[in-house]
This record gives sequence, structure tokens and C-alpha cells, in this order.
Amino acid sequence: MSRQSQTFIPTLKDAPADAEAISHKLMVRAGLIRQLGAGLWTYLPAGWRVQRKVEAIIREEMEAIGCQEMLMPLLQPAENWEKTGRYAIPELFKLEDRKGSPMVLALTHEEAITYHVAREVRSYRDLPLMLFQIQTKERDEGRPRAGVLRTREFTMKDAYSFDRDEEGLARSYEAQAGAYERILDRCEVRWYKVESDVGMMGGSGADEFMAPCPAGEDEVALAPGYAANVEVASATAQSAELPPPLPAPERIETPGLTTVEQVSGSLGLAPGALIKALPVIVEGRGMVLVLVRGDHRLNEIKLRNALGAGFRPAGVEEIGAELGPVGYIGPVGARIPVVKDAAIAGDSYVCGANESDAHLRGVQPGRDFESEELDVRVVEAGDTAPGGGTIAIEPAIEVGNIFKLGSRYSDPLGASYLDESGVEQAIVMGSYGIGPARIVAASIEQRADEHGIVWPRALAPWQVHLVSLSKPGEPEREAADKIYDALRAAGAEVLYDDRDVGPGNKLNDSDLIGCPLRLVVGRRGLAKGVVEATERRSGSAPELPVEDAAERAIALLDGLDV
RNA sequence: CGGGGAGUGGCGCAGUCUGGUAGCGCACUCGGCUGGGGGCCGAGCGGUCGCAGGUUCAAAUCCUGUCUCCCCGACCA
Repeated sequence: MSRQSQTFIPTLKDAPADAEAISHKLMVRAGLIRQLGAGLWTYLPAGWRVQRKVEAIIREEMEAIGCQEMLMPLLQPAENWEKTGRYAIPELFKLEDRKGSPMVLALTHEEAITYHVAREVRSYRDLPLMLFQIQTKERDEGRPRAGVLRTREFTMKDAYSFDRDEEGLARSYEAQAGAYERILDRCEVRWYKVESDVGMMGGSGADEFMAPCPAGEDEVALAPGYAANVEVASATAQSAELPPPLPAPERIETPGLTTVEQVSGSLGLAPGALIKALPVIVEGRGMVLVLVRGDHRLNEIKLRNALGAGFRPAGVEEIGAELGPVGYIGPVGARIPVVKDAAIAGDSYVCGANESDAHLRGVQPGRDFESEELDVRVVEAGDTAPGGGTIAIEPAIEVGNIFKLGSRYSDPLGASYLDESGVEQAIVMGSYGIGPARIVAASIEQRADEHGIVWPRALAPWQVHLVSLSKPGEPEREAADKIYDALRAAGAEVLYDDRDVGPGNKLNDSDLIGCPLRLVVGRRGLAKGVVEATERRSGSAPELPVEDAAERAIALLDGLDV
């Protein structure tokens, strides 16, 4: 059924007032989705058609690498989550059944799949194994946002690999990565594969597939031959201009100057000539003083990974007791461990003197204080990447991620096998997620113009939007009806706008909905014996003879590059 | 979790400060006109003003509580 008069595509002239992201506005306006609650979205018929196209592509590419589809429950007993230590995750929805048994709504399915594999797989002969599902996930997000980009309930394709050893995992991981590249290419989204943090998944390595777009919540650091999430990106800093070195640190009065801007401004120095001192309390280790250059920011994920432990910022009281007044903290004379960011590489810095209204200048790391050197700053545009290129930073949306889990889940859930020599070994796992809704949103973000959505053929809800400008019953309508029948007979996916509304409404809705090819059947064209085709993306508008309009339209469609 | 904003017809909003008959645009229904980029005329339908309690002769408006949604930040497979 694709007569528009009988299809539920509620388009809107205006976007909801609170929508910010392009994809959010357009998906609502084009009648693809509607909101039910915070982070909870209903897919209307056109939106669901698009999502199913993405899912079909994912299915094909998963099956092509020997990954088998299955389906696991969303509602699960809490027990396995307690075993893996993930029951404490704040995003995990927790509930009880009527008997009072603790249950959870799965935010991903490592526990379930590992539970099953642990029971069924016993021999090295059963491995390797790759399984996937396309299933709902539930996450109690602190802040859902941007329409479908960050929601509390969403569909995810999650795949899991099971191997005998690290080499096997590496092969499975590469197979999945290759499939992801083909999936994203087929969906026509621009993407980067970037190094990433392992986060709550745990494990030994991870990559993310990022689609650059304005609404992206992540930032990627890019250079020729280099791509990383800024959460983990590492690069050589641009140099900062330093004053001449001094034989020893010199105390200077800085009354009331507590920020980098104030101190550098008052001394006439670049912010990069200052050292910013950030006291943190490290789990099981007490207070540590972390130093970054005045013009740099601390990267908390890199610091956590470098320390191998969690931490929190120290409180004002704690800092006062251990070091001095907040705003005048520095490493010289500090009696606690000092971590110095690698970008602090000069020999004459200004830092706090650990007393009110005073700083020190001419401070030289190594001479004036001891420290452990780590890379813990946020990289910036203009830095030099490991390959020698210059870093650029772009916002991007994470559309997929792949993790080397190792035995992070197989150990606590007892997933093991007997090897050739009869020795019990832990199964080595990987997990691979991809979000169809985010692919759809990214496609819209990347391709939309001021008139609406611009679908690639692979995702379009319909390939052709046939628009009849005449009223029902008028002779021109017959020509449109015939073309509709011919297109359908030829197997084309066609949405036929046969509604009794004005031409402006139809044309604007057509732009909004964004099918790759539009055919307008109106009095003006018919007088010349033509229907007007318009390629949504290029705007190219050839005229097609009425008699074989359907055939010609299909040929046009096949000629579109995307 | 911290900060800010908003809940009034399907959508977008005014009215709230200064309490007194709930309004506008769009959409929708009916009739007519119009028919190539959201057209026009006329007549209509539709709202316990998020919820609960309080003050008052009288509450959308004042007070208290509460729920929901949005934005910025934190967090985020």
C-alpha cells in the first residue's frame, strides 16, 4: 500500500520547538518518528521502512562472514549480571518480578550469550563461533537527547565471537571490522574507524565507527594515517613560548590572581607558560597532584587509564590540608606524588607557590620537583599526530563499536573449553555493536539540505515519489495512475501522492520525505507529453515522455550513484 | 548528578507580573472558489490551563508540593 492518501505519513510544516539536531527535526517533520517519552521514540511506517533497510544490510553482511542470527530475551534474571559485576551500572534498568526475584532489562547481551555458550560449548572443535541478534536494548540514560541519537530504548545489532585464543579473536575481530566497513559503505554514510576507550565493556582493545556530523556527541581527532576518539587520542602538543630560564624558582606576588587567564595576563605570558595543578584523590592511593600545561585540559579517561585506577577531584579542604590554598597550588615542595603531562617539556614555567597570593616563576621540572611523566591531556586541533600529520577535530556520532573482550565475561560465567591436549581454557570473546537508528540519523545529518531529507537509494523508504498535481477525477490523474501501475508492475518501490491537497503541499512534502527520484505528473508537463523527473540529491530534472515514463524512471534510478 | 527553561485545543504560542466570561495562527470538519512551491472566502468542532493541596467571594494567574518534557554540563555499550 503506497498511495499516500492511505498511508500514515504525518508531515509537519514546523519542527517541534525543542528540537535542535537536524536529524531530530527532519525525522519528526517527515513523519518518520514520534516521541512517547524522554528517550522513547515510536517508529511510524516510513521511519520503520528505513530502519528495516539498514537491518537487512546488516543481516546480509553478518551472514556473509559466517555470523549466525539468533534472539535473546531483553528481560533477564539479575544473577549473571551480579557475577560479571555489571549489576552496579547506573544505566542498568533494575526491577523485580512478582515473586520478588531481581531482574534487569539488558543494556547489551554479553551475560546472556556467555551463559549459553558456557553451557553448550565444551571442545576446541566447537570454536570459533560467531552469533548475532538484532534486539532492543534498554538504558536508563541520564540525559536522552537529539531525537533518536541518544535514547533509553533502541535497537542494536550485537554480535559476539568465541575463539580458542587471541589469534582467533584477532581474526574474528577483523572479520567483523570488515563487515562494519561494508555495512556503512552500503548505507552511504561517511565514517571513520577510530581507536577508542574500552569503557564499561571491559576488555583489551576497542575501535569505534564514527560518522562525522554536526550533532555528534563525540569528537574524533583526525590526521592523515591517524584517527582516534579524543577520549584516547595522543599527539605532540604545539610548543608554547616560555620566558628565559632562571637559576632557581623566584617567588612573585600575584594577589587575587587564581586562574590561568589572570596570571598569564598579568605577567604578560602565554597561558602555555603556566602549569595548571590539579589535585585528585586516586582510589587506594590517596592524593596525587596532576600537572598539565596552562593552555591544556586534563583528559580524565587518559588519566584513569594511565593510573590504572579511578579517581575524583580533591575537595577544597583536602587540598588546603595537603598543599595550600586553591588557586595557588603547585608541585614545588609538594609532599605528594606528582604526575606531569608530557607536554610540559620546557625549563621555565610559572606555577602556584602553595601559599596565598603568590606564584613561582622559572620553575624547571626535574630540577625543582620530581614527577612521573604521563600523557594525560586532551589533544587539540593543530597538534602533531603520531604519523606526523596535523590533527583536526570533528564532531561525530558513534554508529558502531567493536571490542576485544578476552575472558572478561567468560571467566566469571565459566565459559571454557578443552583444548587438543585436554586442558581447560577460557573462551576468548569479542563483542560488536552497531546502531541502525544512529546510522539512519547520521545519514540524514550528513546529506540533508534546507528542504529536507536526502536519502541514498539504500535507505530510502521508497525509491520513487510519484506526485500527481491534479485533483482526483481530473483527466490528468489517469496518466499518473497509469504510471503508478507501471512502476509497481516493474517492481519499483513507489510512494504515490494521490492526495487532494495543493501542489505546494505535495512538492514540499516530497522534498521533506526525500526519496531519491521524484516524478511530477501535472497539466503543464502533460501538455508537452512529459512528466518531470527530479533527482532529489543533484536537483537534476530531466523530462520523460509520458508513454514510457516508468521504464525511463527506473533507468534513471539505476544511474544514480547513490 | 549540577545549572537553566517550559507545561494553556493536534502543533506553535499569547494571557500569569497587576486574580474577575480562555484567546490567536496553523491544522481539522462542512460549503464554495482555486489548482505548479504550504492559496482564498464563509461557517464550525475542539481546551477540567500537567497533577495535588492551599489562599480567596473568585485562581491559567498567588502560595506549597509533585510529575513530566527540553537545553547546557557531568555521566554515557
